[in-house]
Amino acid sequence: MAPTDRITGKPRRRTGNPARIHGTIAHDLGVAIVSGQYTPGEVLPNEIDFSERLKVSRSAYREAVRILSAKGLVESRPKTGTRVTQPERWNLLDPDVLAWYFATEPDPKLIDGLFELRMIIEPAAAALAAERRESHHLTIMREALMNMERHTLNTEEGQSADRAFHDAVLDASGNMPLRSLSSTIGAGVRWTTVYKARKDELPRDPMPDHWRVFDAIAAGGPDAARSAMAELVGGALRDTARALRRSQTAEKTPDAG
Amino acid sequence: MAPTDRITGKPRRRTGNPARIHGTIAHDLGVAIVSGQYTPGEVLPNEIDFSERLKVSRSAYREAVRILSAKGLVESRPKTGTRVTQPERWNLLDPDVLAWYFATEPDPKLIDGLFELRMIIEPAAAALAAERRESHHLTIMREALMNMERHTLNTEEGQSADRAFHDAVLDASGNMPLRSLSSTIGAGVRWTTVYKARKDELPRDPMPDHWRVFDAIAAGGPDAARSAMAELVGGALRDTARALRRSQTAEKTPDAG
DNA sequence: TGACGCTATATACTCCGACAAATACATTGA
DNA sequence: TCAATGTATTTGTCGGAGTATATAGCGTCA
Repeated sequence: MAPTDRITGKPRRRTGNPARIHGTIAHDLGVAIVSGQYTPGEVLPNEIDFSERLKVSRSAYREAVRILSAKGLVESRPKTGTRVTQPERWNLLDPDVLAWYFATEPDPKLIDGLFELRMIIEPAAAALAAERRESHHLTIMREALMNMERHTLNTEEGQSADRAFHDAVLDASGNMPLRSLSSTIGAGVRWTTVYKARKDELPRDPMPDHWRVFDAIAAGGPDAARSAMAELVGGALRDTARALRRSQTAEKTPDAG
Repeated sequence: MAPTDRITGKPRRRTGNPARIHGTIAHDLGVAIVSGQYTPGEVLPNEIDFSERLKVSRSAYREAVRILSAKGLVESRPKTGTRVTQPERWNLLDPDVLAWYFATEPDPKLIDGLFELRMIIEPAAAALAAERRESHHLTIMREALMNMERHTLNTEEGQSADRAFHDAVLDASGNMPLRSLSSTIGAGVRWTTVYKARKDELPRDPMPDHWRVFDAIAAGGPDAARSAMAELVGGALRDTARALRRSQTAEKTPDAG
């Protein structure tokens, strides 16, 4: 029998890793929270009742709550109970939290925010990378781009190569906090492709932009790298915005599918 | 008796909140990990032995490990045990992880990285804020700056007002991911002051720069806001760099204190 | 000799039941 | 009216037992 979401009851794809109970509970609860199924300020049922309803031991449930609490989604105190915190306290940059957002149809405001963040971060990171990259960074970037070309963005391999390239740029920036943003940026990169693919759009060949960024970083030109990356991300933004617009108008049209 | 760090045995200031055991264990272990006391790849002692050595129950210890695991610091699997992950997988933007870094003398590379991040993020955020700020954002900013003036950066209140101002700018940017960076930026802001104070340096009055940023945001001028904020952060950066340089040369001088 | 499969074992994972501590809330008293 | 006190509810902590899983080592077979 396929594993099911213990909150919603819907079937859920397994993650590949051996599912530990506390992990799946944290996942299901996390998704339920960020998707608004539990509203901020709301108190969850008490441990004993809730763990019973979820058909897990109190220990496993408590460990799940610790995970959510560590990511800022809930806060528990004796007598008061465990309550959902205000969204501004959620740790949005946490890879898991971001993944939980994207487990359901994410808020368009979040997509926009991620692109804005990319437009801010990535050109600056590319400029730093142009100054500090080591040879092994260039090797990784080159290989990633070659894989992108070989597999195209229609394949899982190609998309993963795309993320690997952007990761490598952040890594080459030599800045620890920037490197920590790689999963956040990666989520943006991933969803660009998803939105475009959903609308069967492949409006521009992504490779020339990517190679220009690579060349600038390899040549050690910060300004060229910055503008090339701005061009790349900006192009992706425009494509995605167009796809999103179509998607929204399609939704308004009855029986579009 | 004052509470003591269960890893190092050193006395530790209590956090104000009622210390829950899992929390203090997570804190102590987290500090030990980010400070290099446990090296990446190293496996921790098994649950039974370690919890016994720490004088806590297995449940409490396990919940602490769940917290660390949620922040990417460790990874546990049956048979293999719980091992410290590679630093690039640590969730550096997590407020707790950052706090754990600063619990001991943090890596200068991290300080530099945070300032670089501020130089990238804050001017861009100020520009967005100039376009999107609501009136209540301006109210908060104005009050924060007035508190800064009243209390100065020598007081806890003044420093907290400083952070509140930068927070408000990020908030006014209307960008969810940017808002999540507030604790990260806040850590940078805090340590600017700390480093300067440590060297008894108050080389420039911070208020004019801050008011310039505020005026530009209030007037709705993105470009002016961007450059004013760049000036502000850049000035702080220069001050801190000078303080750091003195601090390092002082360390090399024998018996400087 | 090498590759493959089996088994033994160490470890985390899950469950249970009990008790302790904290705190919001009602009650009582001044 | 307000403060001290008590009480009930909820999370927090504990110890112990059994399960699941992944690694490593051994043995078997080609």
